[in-house]
Amino acid sequence: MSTTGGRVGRPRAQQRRPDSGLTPREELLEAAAELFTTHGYAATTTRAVAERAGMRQATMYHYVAGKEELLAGLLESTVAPSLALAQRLLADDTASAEARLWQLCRSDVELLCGGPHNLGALYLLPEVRTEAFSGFHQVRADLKAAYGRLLAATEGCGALDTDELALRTDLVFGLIEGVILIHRSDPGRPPESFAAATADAALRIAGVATRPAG
Amino acid sequence: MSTTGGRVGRPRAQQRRPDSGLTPREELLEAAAELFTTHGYAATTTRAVAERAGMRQATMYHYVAGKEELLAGLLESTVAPSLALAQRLLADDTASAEARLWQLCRSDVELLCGGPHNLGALYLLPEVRTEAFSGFHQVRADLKAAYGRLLAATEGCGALDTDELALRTDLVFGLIEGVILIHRSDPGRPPESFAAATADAALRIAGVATRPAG
DNA sequence: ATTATCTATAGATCTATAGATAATGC
DNA sequence: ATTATCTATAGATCTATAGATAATGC
Repeated sequence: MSTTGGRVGRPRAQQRRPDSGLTPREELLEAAAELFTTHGYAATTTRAVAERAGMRQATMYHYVAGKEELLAGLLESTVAPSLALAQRLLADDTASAEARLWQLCRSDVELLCGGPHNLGALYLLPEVRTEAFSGFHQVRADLKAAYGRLLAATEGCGALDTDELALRTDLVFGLIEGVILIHRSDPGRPPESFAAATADAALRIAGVATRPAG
Repeated sequence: MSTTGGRVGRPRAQQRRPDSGLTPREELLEAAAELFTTHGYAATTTRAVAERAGMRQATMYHYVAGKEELLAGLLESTVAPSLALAQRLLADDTASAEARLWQLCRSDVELLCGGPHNLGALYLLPEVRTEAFSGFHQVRADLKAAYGRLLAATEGCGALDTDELALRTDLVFGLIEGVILIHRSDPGRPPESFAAATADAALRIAGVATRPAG
């Protein structure tokens, strides 16, 4: 049992700020989130990330293989909770499809708009199309499929053919992700009410006029 | 009067392909559009742009001051026609506000989805927030204001207060731009019908249920 | 003489590795 | 001995400029 609590290894040159209980890897992810969203991925250097996390550039390689690994981690962390919720909602049909779709939209927007960084903007980086991020793409495709299945179960969409349904899914999904990005340009509105309003709009697109009981 | 039609100056090392009647500057913009949208702005080198336009890297500086000027040119070229249309629609009130809003949405989506490159994706580049692109921001803000004024003139939105109206404007604007980006991931749908469907959805968000007569 | 282009390169990066160093652990 | 960090740097860029070159124009 360690009594001193002192850390092994050479001390850092720059004293680390007491970033709550984050591991160095998490501090790197946090730093990357901030820098990637504000300055862009390609424009962010490994030195900038490391320095902001309180270590020297070379030290970063002790924890991650490079920038790509940081981006992959951030992407998956934002989309995984949404998919988990979507699958819970698909399994539990005590509420109406409309109500569940509304809840998914609201939660999705709040998750992304509520966080300190605009991680949704990372979805659109050209680099993300690369093979290296296929894990993220898989999860996002699953999430979109869940939107599609909830939409299909909706009363307003019962009669739609496959193409029409795919189109509506794209429109709803596009609204959610698009609006996250718009939100960045004026973040004055509180995320909760903004998320609810966006979910309302999504249901209007889906063809359901009124907000279902939560 | 020149009889030979030969071009002044040292010939290019790499024979230029007969890119219709584009000036070298336009060839550079075209090359930049392709590369910025597919590989990203920061990741695109001046060499890549110049070479794709059929000239050596250094020659590019004869026509533009650098990458930034190319990006500024591309941004303004995509947003300017939309604003022009918006202002025509605001001035001419022979059609209903609903019909005019629908037309603006449709035209905006078609303009961006119909082109060979996904220029809408450039709007979200972090670099664009810089002072250097204030011209673009001004035009885009004007365009959004035009959306807002058309929305306000709509029957469904007559009673809304300022905040509510701003929120709806954001939602409609967010749909248009968001959907353009979603469209990139599966560009199978023909732009015309996609643009019309998006305009329909925008009006549903605005609170108008049916597509107005064009 | 003017022009459009070229080749060459200085200066400024940026990434990833090699090897040294300063702690704790036993 | 092990670990986490550091400093230093090789190698690979990338941008923007300097100066040469090969056309046409007069």
